[in-house]
Amino acid sequence: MAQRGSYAKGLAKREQIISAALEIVAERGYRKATVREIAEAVDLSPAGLLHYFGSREALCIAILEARDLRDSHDADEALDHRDPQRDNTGHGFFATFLEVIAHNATVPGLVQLYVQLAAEAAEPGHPARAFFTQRSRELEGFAIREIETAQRSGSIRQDLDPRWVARTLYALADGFQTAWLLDPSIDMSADIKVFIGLLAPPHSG
Amino acid sequence: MAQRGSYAKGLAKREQIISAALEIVAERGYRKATVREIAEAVDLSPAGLLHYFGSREALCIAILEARDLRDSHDADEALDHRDPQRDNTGHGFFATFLEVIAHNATVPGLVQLYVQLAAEAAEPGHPARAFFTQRSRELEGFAIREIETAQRSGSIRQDLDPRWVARTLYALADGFQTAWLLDPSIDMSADIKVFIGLLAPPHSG
DNA sequence: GTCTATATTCAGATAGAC
DNA sequence: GTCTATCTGAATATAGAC
Repeated sequence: MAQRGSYAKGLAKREQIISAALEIVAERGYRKATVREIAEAVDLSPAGLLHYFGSREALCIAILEARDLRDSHDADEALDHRDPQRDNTGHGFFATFLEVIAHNATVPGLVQLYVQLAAEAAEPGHPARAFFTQRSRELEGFAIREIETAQRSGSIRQDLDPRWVARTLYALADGFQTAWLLDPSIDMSADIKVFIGLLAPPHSG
Repeated sequence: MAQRGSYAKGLAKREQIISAALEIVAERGYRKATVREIAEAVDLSPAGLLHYFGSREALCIAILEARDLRDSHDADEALDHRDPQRDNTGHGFFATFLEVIAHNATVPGLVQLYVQLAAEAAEPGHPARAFFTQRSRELEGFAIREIETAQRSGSIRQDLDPRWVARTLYALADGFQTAWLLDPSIDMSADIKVFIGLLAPPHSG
């Protein structure tokens, strides 16, 4: 790899820009983080920065993609050592999900970027719309399989539609992230954990 | 009332602007609805429009306030004829809540405005932040009292923290509204109804 | 009290030089 | 690969006409 210096350098520069952009978004907020300011932080002109990403929105999407990549890597590691009999009790998919939420509470800048870009992406024709649409489809597809497994093992009520559980879980996570930005005293992870508790069969415990 | 013609005229103009703005947001999206375009729709210059509202954001907040006023008026009417014994079954607070959600699904422009402004308001120092903070406090305060009533009458599990139920209900509504904008095939009202069903005592059916 | 015209400021994006 | 220069278009401020 790194066949040509310029290629490796380009990738490294992208990483550097993503990291600097995230820092500035965290400090100054999503809207106030201008291309100009991010460019200055990496010793580039605005046009120089846009050479790597094409647009401000594309840069923001790249930040979220990098985050998702890390999260899914972490999740894979955690799920590799799970005990399928004990989901909804501290291991497995739901525990990993709660860990991601708890981790989010330590990176407000990233949450703000996510919430705001997701809201903007609702606009028809928005460049980030495809990203969010596909992202939900993938996340929910994965979740549905995990929920079905949990239902077979008896840790989740079998009368619930796994697709409903998946949809609701992610809607709840998104809604709590917005609420948490307005009031950081909310414990998103604890609140979602209570919801997951409601999914257990009534007579199990 | 309407002591002076100019005062009544000013209020009427405000209503007209709010209505036109909502229409343009619905047609063109929240971002693309510029002050210029809204002003043209009501035969005003941009500065003329801003004379009434001060800023684009203040106009947007006024739109949401008008909506909340209508919704709370409708809710009051509905709740005046309720049967407290039968909440969580088709009357009372939860039914009214579901009706508001179902109505939202008929006004995508308003939902988009709400979701996007709420996301922007998360930014510290944003002019709409106070509006959303106070709005949640009021809505949740009202919901908590209704939930406590429902718990006393046995239609909601008594082991649930009413504050958690209120927080979660509104977070879920917000999250589903974002998801619905991306995929309008989602039935927000039906999905939230399933959640409300989970709040009922396990042995009451 | 209501509104227009103008000017300023600042954002993201683009063209083409180096 | 990066810059300078420039374009477009947004919001807002000011001065003042009606």
